[in-house]
Amino acid sequence: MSSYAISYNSQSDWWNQPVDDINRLSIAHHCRSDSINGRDYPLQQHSPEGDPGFFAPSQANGIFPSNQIMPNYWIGDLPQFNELSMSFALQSPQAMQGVYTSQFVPSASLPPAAFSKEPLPIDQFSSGDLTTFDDTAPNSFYHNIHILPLSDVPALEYDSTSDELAYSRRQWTDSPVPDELHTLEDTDEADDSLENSDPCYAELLRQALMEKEDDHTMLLKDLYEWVRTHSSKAQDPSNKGWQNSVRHNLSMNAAFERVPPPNQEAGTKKTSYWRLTKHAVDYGIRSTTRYRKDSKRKTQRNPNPAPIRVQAGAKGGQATRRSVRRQQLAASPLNGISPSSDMTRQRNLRRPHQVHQHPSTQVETSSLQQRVPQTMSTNTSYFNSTADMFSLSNAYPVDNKIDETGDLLRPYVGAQPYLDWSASPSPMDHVASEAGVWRMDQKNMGL
DNA sequence: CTATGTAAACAAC
DNA sequence: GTTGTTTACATAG
Repeated sequence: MSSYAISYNSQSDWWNQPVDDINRLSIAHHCRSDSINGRDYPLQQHSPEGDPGFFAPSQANGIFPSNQIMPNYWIGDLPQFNELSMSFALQSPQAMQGVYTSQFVPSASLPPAAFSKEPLPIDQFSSGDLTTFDDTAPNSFYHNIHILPLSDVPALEYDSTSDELAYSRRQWTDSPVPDELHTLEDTDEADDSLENSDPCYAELLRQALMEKEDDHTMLLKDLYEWVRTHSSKAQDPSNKGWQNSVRHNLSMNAAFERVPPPNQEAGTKKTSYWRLTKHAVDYGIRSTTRYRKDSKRKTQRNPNPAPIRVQAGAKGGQATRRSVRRQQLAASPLNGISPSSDMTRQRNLRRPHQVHQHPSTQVETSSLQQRVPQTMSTNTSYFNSTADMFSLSNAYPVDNKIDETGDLLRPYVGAQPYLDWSASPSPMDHVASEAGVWRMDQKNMGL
């Protein structure tokens, strides 16, 4: 029988992952075909000294266990991984049937920040990352993975004390197969089950305020609480700045206006209420960035910022990077579980986010409430009615936002949600269009 | 380039 | 202390 290696270059930065000797390297193979069974095509480690086209069983494990967790997704586990370069093979005892695409996703337990990639959306595969097989193709292929020593990975800046606690349960051995992968196929959630990120703060705040159907007004404290219970941003114990971010968005985004409290309760509440502007209620919000001054007038940026500002900004940026890495890890199907299994949150996390821009799309979030008469107890507004609120002597919005007259009516076009490969209605169509791009090396085919 | 998230200074309560 | 405003920077896309 002939076994052919099909080597294709992955984007190198995508594969370069740091590993140290305490880590386990998990290899996930995503594959779009119901006819592929992971047990039939176990991962094998390439023999380091072997023939480039031949796959020897791993010395450590023999054939890697391929735990099929759904028809087109399986995982190989390589404990105590300490090689710096390694190839992995998917090898079949018989010819593969059908056409499918595949993608390897390396992941590992620790350190969390440097590992773990989601499968790329299928339409974002480079031709080198996309492998297409049909029954005329060779029946095995391998990936080459180059592992960088930890010391060579500058991206590895994270607070090990907090992250280790936060992510300890994500170690491979502690991570059972995530439920969503079992049920991925026939649920409505399948499309975005790998999409795991929160809406941005501005959108979260809009949603919170939209729940107050009367006046769309809340106190900062309650906005905190809403975000805490509806977002993962506040769940991460190492993210201490989310309240700051909430305030930042309230302050910067013109969709939110500050309404001074009624002054009749002298000496009690001094803090303002936050209200979603009527325009934002009607037309949705726009990005907070839109309102940043230096994006509007570039000349306004200080050419010589105070060092203290520079330092703060740098720290902010680095924290953002850590945050993104956390998000990526949290979104990885391999991490299995998120620290909290709260289902409300899970549902929220699955929803691809997009800045809300028109009431026609708000039906989905508030259709339930809309059925409820407004006199019912779901009304927890701070004001009995909109009229009451506006009748307050000093309940005027405090305008600290950039004037954007005329601009407001222009619809905000946010980034289109990317086409997740799992959301591709017909992935094989895409395969067909890509199939011509990828070429097998005829020399290796042994025909 | 824009959008987002973060930090932090600083002012005002 | 909390609330609010602002400027700064890193990163993803």
